[in-house]
Amino acid sequence: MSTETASNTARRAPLSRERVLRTAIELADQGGLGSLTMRKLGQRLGVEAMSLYNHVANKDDILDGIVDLVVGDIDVPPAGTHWKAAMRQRSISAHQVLLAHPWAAMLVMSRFNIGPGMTRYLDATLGRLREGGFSIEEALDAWHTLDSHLYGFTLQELNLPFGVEETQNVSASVLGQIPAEQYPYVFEVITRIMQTGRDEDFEFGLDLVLDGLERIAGRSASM
Amino acid sequence: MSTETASNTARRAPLSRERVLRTAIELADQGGLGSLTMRKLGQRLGVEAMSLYNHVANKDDILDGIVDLVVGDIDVPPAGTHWKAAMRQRSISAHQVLLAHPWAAMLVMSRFNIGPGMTRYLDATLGRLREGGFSIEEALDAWHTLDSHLYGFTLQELNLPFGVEETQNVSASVLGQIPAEQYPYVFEVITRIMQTGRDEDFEFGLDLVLDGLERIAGRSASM
DNA sequence: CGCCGTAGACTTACAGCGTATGCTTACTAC
DNA sequence: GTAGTAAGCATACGCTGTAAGTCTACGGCG
Repeated sequence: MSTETASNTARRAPLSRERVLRTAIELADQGGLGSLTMRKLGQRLGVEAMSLYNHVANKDDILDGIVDLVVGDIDVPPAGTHWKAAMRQRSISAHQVLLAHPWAAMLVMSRFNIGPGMTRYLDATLGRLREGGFSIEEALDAWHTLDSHLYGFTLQELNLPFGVEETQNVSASVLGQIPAEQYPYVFEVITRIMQTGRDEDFEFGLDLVLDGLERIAGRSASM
Repeated sequence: MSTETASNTARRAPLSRERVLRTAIELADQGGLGSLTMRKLGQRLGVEAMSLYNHVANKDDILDGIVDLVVGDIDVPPAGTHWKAAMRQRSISAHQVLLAHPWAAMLVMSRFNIGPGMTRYLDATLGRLREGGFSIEEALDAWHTLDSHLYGFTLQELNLPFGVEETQNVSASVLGQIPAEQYPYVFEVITRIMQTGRDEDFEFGLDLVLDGLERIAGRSASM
């Protein structure tokens, strides 16, 4: 009896903040943010919900933690990279990471969080811009604009129902609800999407912004 | 007794979907999305929570409904407006509306919803672009990029802690947590923000995108 | 007049949530 | 051994959305 409980605890890998957060990411990746509850998380770790509180402060702490871990996965370009290439690479990497963890974009946007992952990400971004000749104010504007596109685009993308391949069925049902004569342009666009499918292009807007930044920063188009 | 209950029901303005949704917007405006619960909503309407279900399907229906009402408040430019002016005006109006209802941006991004307000908004957007010479694909890309900036920028703006005026205190406390030698650029930027305060500029990125669209669409720079 | 169908408000109840509080257990240092 | 500490457990509370069933007031009809 006492040996059984002893072996139970011994057999179980010890909990840790790291393990809690990694498992939380697993859970969110598989079932969405809604299925990330303290009870389910504990269950997956073979532990009661309340035991988690020995390693994390509360659920908000978990959310902050997993956001920072995910942000830490974004490739940031090293010092010396030309600012435009750096921003392009960084944005594309961030876009991929956010698509891999569909819950993450919304979380990043809905909490103010400065963990190591976020700080590293931010420092690399601002650094490449400053090295590229941007003033502090220009770098702030550029960062803000690049991230607006990144988050805005990704959220819209994730928000659309179903995957790209099923769009046509959904469009058809949507089309039925739209009075064609009242909203001709929506009608036209949905009809087109039914034929050709969805095709959002993250890099279209990204290059628009990058080219604009190059023109506005004026100088140092080449490093 | 019976007269009292009778007068109670008579005295109370009758519930309706419209009244439920308007009150829900009030509640969310005042206390954030978190304080919009069925019980509180019923309470404010002088009714039990379950009575609301006679007028709305469920809470998701309420969320869809208030998003659509808010989107309906966005000024959309009439046919005939030059596409660039139209997109500029529309984006700025949307930005203002989303700031006036701080919970709305996140809701718009987290659900797929095609109510009358959204359809009207979308049709006007696509319409002005198509009239301005954009092909269907170009109009889709342009719409997507403009809205990415709109939602991404607004969400970042709303996400920052506290109002613009209190930023300097917050920055100071954040600065204390950042190792200056490890993250020099973050350090530099926060130091600057402490001095001059926050100053995000929605129209900076907006004009960047608009100018880029003008160049890419090539033709019809003037209507 | 009485009756009755119906719409809408009410009551109760349930499962699930985050987490405060107070145990019990296991291990480490002396 | 024994005391101290860290960590897991059990219980309980208030909150959420909402399913299910009940009550009541009103309009139409005989």
